[in-house]
Amino acid sequence: MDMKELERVAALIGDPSRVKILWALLDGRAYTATELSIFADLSRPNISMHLSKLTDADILKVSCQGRHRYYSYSRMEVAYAIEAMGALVPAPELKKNVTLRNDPVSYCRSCYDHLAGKVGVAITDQLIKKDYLKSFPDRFEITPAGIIFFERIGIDTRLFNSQKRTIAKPCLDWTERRFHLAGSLGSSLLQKLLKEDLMRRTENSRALQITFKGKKELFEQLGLEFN
Amino acid sequence: MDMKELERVAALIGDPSRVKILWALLDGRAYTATELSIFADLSRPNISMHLSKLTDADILKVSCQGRHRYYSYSRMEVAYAIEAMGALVPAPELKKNVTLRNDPVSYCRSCYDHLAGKVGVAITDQLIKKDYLKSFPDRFEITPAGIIFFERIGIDTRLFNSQKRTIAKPCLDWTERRFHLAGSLGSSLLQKLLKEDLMRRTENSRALQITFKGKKELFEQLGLEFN
DNA sequence: TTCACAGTTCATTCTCTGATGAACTATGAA
DNA sequence: TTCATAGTTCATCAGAGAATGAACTGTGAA
Repeated sequence: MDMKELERVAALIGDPSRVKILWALLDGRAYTATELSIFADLSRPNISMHLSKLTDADILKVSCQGRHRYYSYSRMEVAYAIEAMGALVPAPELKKNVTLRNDPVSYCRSCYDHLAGKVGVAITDQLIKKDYLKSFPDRFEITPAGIIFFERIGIDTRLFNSQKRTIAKPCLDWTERRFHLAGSLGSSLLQKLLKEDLMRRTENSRALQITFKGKKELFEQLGLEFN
Repeated sequence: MDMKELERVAALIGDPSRVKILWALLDGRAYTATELSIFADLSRPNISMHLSKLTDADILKVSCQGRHRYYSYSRMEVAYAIEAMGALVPAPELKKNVTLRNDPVSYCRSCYDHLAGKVGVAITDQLIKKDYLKSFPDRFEITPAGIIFFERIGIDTRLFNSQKRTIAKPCLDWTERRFHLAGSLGSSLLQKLLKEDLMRRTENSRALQITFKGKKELFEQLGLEFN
């Protein structure tokens, strides 16, 4: 390990303003500089400075569209590192019977490009229980029954069978300490859920809202019940 | 997520000197302030200041033994976060046919309290292949055959059957992008390997040296061959 | 063309905090 | 008791780099 490089990276993600930016981007979406400046409550020149430092270090990438510049993580590893850092934050004092039970973010949320939280874990569990996925220590594999199942809900697994990248890999979930579905299958699944309006993104948050249609569908397809 | 707290944590682990300390501790051992000051090339008052900040934030813990104060991670999550941060460091330029093949650290190393690197992954794979472990998305389970096997090599699995904590859980390995054995079983296994002199720790590094006896034993018990 | 807006660049200021040396406490050995 | 070593505390200093405002570039819309 090049210590100098590690120190550089540490200093980059260790700045209070930059960590705000990086946290905001954890939902995997791309945001413009102005959006981020509002979220992080920083002046535009200031955010611009931080963003350029992060892109120079290949932590963020930019995609220009007209006069807008959309910033997002340059690679999956960034999401892991930020999530892992979040796991270090001491659990908030459980003050006076304030119930945090269905906290929407830990309940159902997106992590980078896939589904996380309690619901993400539950869906993955059900996929295994129904023998649509087979779990290995380093990956998930789609079973023949799984291929048919995903076909039925409109995800063509052949599309990424040809691709070299991992189809389905476990991804540590820091709120649940369990595994949920990442990789191209996890990503397709989230896209599908959003497109079919089974789930909806919320403004400026990684929380996902499960629609009525979504609850019905998840019960019928996977036997998942919601209270 | 309490943003203020996240910023505090980020600033703490984001400092160049502190990240040196945290990286040194990644092998899971406890070091004294003076050892760390030598490793990180910092004055004693300076290291003391950093160490107290890290302990105050419950990132490190101290155990006092006489006039020595041994510092180590206060919890597993710290190891994850530091490893994840390390994964963000850009791969070194592959300059002139310098072969990095058997880089000892990525080859065989300890991660916090268990075995990581190529060898850690290989051992885990063999344990599964030999049906001593069964892999689940969120954990490993010891099979009846496994109980006998671990018994034979001197690890009494009943000892931690009673404990509440996870016996064997997968742990992302950032150099291999695969899973290796963590949890109390992983920890016992590493301890055993060290105690039986099948592997040896190296000074100030997370690299582990496999002894001749170790190669022999790993081949006989698990069919692992070393070139 | 002209304006509005997104975003950046630059020079400057300012603040935070890491580093330092001296003095101090505590433990163990002679 | 005395000395050596481990480690901390304190007051002070210095410097990195974050924040700021003004000026600039570039795109899109009217």
